[in-house]
Amino acid sequence: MHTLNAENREMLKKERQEFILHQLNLHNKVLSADLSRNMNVSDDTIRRDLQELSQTGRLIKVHGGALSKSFHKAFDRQMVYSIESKNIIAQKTAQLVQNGMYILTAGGTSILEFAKSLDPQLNATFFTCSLNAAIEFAHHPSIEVVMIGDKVSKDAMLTTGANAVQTIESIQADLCILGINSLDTSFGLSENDWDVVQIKKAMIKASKKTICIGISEKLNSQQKIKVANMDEIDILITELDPNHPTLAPFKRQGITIY
Amino acid sequence: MHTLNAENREMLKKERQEFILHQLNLHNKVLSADLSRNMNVSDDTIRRDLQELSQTGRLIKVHGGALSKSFHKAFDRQMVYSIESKNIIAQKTAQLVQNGMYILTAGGTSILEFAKSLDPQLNATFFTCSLNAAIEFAHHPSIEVVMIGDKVSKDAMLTTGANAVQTIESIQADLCILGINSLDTSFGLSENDWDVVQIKKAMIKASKKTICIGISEKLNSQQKIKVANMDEIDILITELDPNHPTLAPFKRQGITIY
DNA sequence: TCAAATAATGCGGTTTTATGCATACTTTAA
DNA sequence: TTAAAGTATGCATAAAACCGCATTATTTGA
Repeated sequence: MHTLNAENREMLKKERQEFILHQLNLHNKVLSADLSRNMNVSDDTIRRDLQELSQTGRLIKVHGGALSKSFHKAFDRQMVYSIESKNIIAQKTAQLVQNGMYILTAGGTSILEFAKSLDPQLNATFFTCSLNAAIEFAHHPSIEVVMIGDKVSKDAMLTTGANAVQTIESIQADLCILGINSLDTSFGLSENDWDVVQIKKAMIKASKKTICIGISEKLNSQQKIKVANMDEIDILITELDPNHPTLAPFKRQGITIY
Repeated sequence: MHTLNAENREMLKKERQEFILHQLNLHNKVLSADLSRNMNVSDDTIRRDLQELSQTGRLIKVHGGALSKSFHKAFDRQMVYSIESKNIIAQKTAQLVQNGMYILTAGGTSILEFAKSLDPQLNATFFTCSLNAAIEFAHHPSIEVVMIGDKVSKDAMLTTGANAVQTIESIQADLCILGINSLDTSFGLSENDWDVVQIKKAMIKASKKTICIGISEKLNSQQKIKVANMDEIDILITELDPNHPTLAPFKRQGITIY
């Protein structure tokens, strides 16, 4: 089949500028050099983009790059720290996604961060029960998003129920990416909400590989209902270095750490 | 020689434009050069197509091609000015909802505003295809929300497809609340996106009563695809006083005005 | 039905835009 | 202070957009 996207490495000007703003939303700052390398255009082009965006007041241009307008807002250090961690996790996770994959995901802030970090060129299909994740994925230029429908569980902002489970069962996915609520070497992955557990169990079953992502403080804790035993989990991603001692017990159980 | 469908037969203008929108929905961007090569027409033709589509607000034309509307949406702050009107509409609409009702809704800013205006004591069940509406409804303390699942249409942020239609068909709702894109006394309710039309048609069919809500400037305009004839619509709500002359023709067709 | 009216399309030539490069200048930090 | 990195400016070029006009479909209406 003829795809219109053959080797379409170049971006349209506006696209580039949107991308820059998106990066700014994400990281609060961008470096011209990074951008030009990333998007395969000359420094001049990026500089002109930044200039235009700055003229229309969408960002603050500084020597070497640009800052987000909202950067000057007060922020507490705790928050920033946690965001930084989630960003690391997101980056690592994004690297595991390949073109053409079918991926099941639940919700959670880590997943949202992951959605933002996906390569703009990626082609993949995401199935999700999370309203927020669906929206985030839908912002991506090229991936396809399928929302799994059912009753909306208000505190998780997730669709749950028999219908959703049934839909998931009809999918054969390559990956299942789950945010960690609690993960423990003996009890495995656990969760407090019965309905959400059913969804996650179904997702794991419907996928060839299961990836758990989350900040390390969620490790070595348990919640009331088990989602999966450790042997059902293939990959664990945290903000820590793969060789960090905290992760050793998990590695010993045969889980791949990134 | 056997070539692919898009190339060997001449496409009609409309076909071409639908194809362009489809590509846009898929990839969020198109390049004029790709399009003209792919459909075997001159650059000028494509340029004129894009121009038309851009004039009817279905895409954003940029140098070198076009971008999907959803790309730019976040920065569209012209929506701010009509907030007051939308609020009036929301208030009026909220009064029609009663305890115990089952309600189908699509998306759109009017619907979102409506969701915020619901009585906090209300008990009702909302079914929706709109990701944003689902989130808004889910913030309400007591109502129940069911997300109708399917592929996410990126510019509408709506789930569309056979699955969604089928799900809707299995519902017997009391009300169907639709945002107006275009409403015209002769052509009825119309819309630009084929997939979205299918959803709305199904919603109307599955409900006892259909309510159309939207600001008055959407009245007396037509779009390409018909969603419903006037006789399928029961109630019309705009920001105007029910006795405003603009609304007289609609009243004459037996529609209740609020 | 068929000719007139209208719409759609393609083409040549012109104008505009986007971009990269060369150069000279400015900021930054060791 | 000085070298490295970033910036501004002008210029060249290729691609895209535009414009008017000729040609070809399509629609309309007696």
